Amino acid sequence: MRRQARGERRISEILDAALSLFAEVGYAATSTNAIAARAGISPGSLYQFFANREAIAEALAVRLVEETRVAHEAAFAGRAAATLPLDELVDRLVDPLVDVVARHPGAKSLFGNTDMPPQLVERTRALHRAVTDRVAEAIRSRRPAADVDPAATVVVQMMVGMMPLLVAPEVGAGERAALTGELKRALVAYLALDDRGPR
Amino acid sequence: MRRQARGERRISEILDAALSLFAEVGYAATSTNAIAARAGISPGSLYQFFANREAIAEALAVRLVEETRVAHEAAFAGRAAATLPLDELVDRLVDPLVDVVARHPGAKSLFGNTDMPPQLVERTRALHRAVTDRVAEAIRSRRPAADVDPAATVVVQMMVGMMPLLVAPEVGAGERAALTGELKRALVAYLALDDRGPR
Amino acid sequence: MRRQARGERRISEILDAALSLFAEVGYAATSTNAIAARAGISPGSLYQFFANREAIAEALAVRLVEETRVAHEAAFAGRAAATLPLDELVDRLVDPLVDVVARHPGAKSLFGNTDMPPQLVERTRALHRAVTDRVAEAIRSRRPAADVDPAATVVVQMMVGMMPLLVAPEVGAGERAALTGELKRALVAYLALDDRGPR
Amino acid sequence: MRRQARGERRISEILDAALSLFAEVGYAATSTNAIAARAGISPGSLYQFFANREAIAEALAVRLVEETRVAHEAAFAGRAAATLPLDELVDRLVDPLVDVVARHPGAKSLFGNTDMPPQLVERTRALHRAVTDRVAEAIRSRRPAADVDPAATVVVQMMVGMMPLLVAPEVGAGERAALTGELKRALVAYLALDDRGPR
DNA sequence: GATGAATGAGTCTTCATTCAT
DNA sequence: GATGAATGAAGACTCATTCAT
Repeated sequence: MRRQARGERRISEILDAALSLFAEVGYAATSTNAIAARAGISPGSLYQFFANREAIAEALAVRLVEETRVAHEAAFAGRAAATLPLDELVDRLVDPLVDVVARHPGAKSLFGNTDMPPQLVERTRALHRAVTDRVAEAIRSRRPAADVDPAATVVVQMMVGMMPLLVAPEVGAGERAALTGELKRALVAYLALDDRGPR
Repeated sequence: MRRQARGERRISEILDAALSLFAEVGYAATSTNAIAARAGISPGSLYQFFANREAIAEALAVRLVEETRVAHEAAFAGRAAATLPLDELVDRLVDPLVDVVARHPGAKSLFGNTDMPPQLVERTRALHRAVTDRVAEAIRSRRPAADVDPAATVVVQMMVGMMPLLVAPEVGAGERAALTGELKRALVAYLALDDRGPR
Repeated sequence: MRRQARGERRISEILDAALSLFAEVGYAATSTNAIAARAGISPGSLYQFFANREAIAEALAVRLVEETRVAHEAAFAGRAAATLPLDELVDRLVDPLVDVVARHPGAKSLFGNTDMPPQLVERTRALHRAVTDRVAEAIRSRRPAADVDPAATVVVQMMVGMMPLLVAPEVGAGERAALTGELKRALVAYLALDDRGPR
Repeated sequence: MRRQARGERRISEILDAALSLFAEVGYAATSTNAIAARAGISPGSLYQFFANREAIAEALAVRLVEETRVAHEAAFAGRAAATLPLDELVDRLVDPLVDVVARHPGAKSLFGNTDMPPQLVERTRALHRAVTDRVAEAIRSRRPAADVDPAATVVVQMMVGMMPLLVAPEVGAGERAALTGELKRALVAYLALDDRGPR
């Protein structure tokens, strides 16, 4: 109990340390020793919780999936996607994601990074898939079944493609809002092509 | 002359080697020794042509910019963007880019990589900028001036966002075509919002 | 405690290894890997204790300064320099220095080396300065104030100039003693020029 | 003839290049490629004239010996050392040497450098020996035979010990003159011990 | 569980030297 | 003779991972 609680906290501290380092110097330049140092533990202790460097990135991806899921759930608050006007639907898909990534700029190393060792790419793909599934679910009832998966894929890649711009350190809140608005316009325009409307 | 020709060839071989390694293991995991080995030269020779590892990535980015520029020019073949129907315009913007990246999957490390050392990020940004400028030029005459830059930015990020999927090794030609078609539909829908049409 | 003790010992082993290699092949030809090997540790371990190659030379210089200081202190054993006949004063200045350098022939790379990277030259200059200060202090009360610093400088350079000969591997104890005696004669003759004598 | 003359010039240019680099960065940090570049030739051509890096240093040492010999000869101008008052004798020994080294600060890497690979140390020792012989010759007739060699050795090491200070880049002409004067006082005091005077 | 010293393969880069042209 | 590309062995240093304490 006490044991487990302490372990959870340690794990969380390690992940926080890793995420902040990813934000500052990127995944490639983040060493395990640096993570341990920032987490306030010794390099040896790190390996009590994670088998290797990749396991940390994996766990972080899982945590981000979960955080995004929770944010999306809160955004819809029980309201069925099928009942929303298209622009509201897009708001509720985009805003939570932008929030999460803005809150954790280090997520750029996990979410949009196309330059990782193959195994890790595979793992971070789970992150994409989780978001894609959520989008697919949201649009399923309002368009022909055959269109759902490709559309969800395109929607997610549009959002992902914009992320680096949205979380770039030199981008202020104003510019972020403007770019987010433009992204939403694009998504609404695209989804409207086959949308059967609410209900 | 002979000398220069040999140098040019060597440089090209080195860049090819680097690009193929980027495709296989990514930028971060590509060592200079591995590049030299694949180029069939000694580690020392590499440094006769490039000051350091980053210089190789930079040169590669320049080469890709140029190749993309040529491809775009060929696609328009003198025909003014302003005179084309929107869907044809989008074809001529998207196809050359997809072709180039499909031909050089290693470009993902230069084009979409969000996880590089700061200096390199700056350099690869030039690649984005070159493509963005081309898009902006193509759409300038058909929409309100104030919209051109943000629209070009969003268009490029939509294309960039789709690239990793389009060049992923497990994606076949058929699926690539389908996804490319869907991307084009999204772009046409988005650009149509403010499009004043051809002429 | 145990930890610290081990660390101290390691540092000492590394410095010993470096010093013996300096003696054999000189500073320039001494590689960090060779130091580590001779110290019986891995290259990586070296860097747990020293930030880089120069830091080792620096620490060695500090150690030599300290060893020389202690030797000088023992030589005077509380007896004020001002109360000694000139030849005894010179004995007590020269002998400890010759002993230290004879004990550590590698010191030639730190003490007399005129061919180091600029930063290191700066650091080893501290070694000279420490000895010069000691000499200046010893002769201060027995000659005009304005003469003290230049005289100390010349005395030290005379000693330093003789060092390489005194520690050359092919020089036996007999020849060393003879040369040391001759050096002392020269120092006494020089210092006598302005010496006001003991008391 | 023409051939040989050109070769001589090339060799001289190479030696000049090496010497100036020794002055700027020291022997250890001077690469053969840098020497070639500064001499305005290709690395390959360097090896037409010198078998390896050390051969350059050797040739330079020979050149310095010769230059010093000529300078000393000019200083004495046929006047026998035996006929000079001691202070004048010292002037004529010290000044040419200081002049040569001041003219070629790179000589510090050859003359006073105690930190070279063993073979080279052996070679530069020839430089010391040449100067020592000259000093021995100069003082031979004015002191007991048994004293000549050790005295010459001590005199040379005193001069050598002062050299680095005299040619240090931060030492101005005024300070150089003062230190040179002090060195001469020391030498006169030392040599006076057994001097039988002129004639 | 925690520590941090230790490891050692691997990274980028340099440079004396060679050799095809 | 000259060139300069090519070599490849080394060198300084890093870092994921292990292990004795």
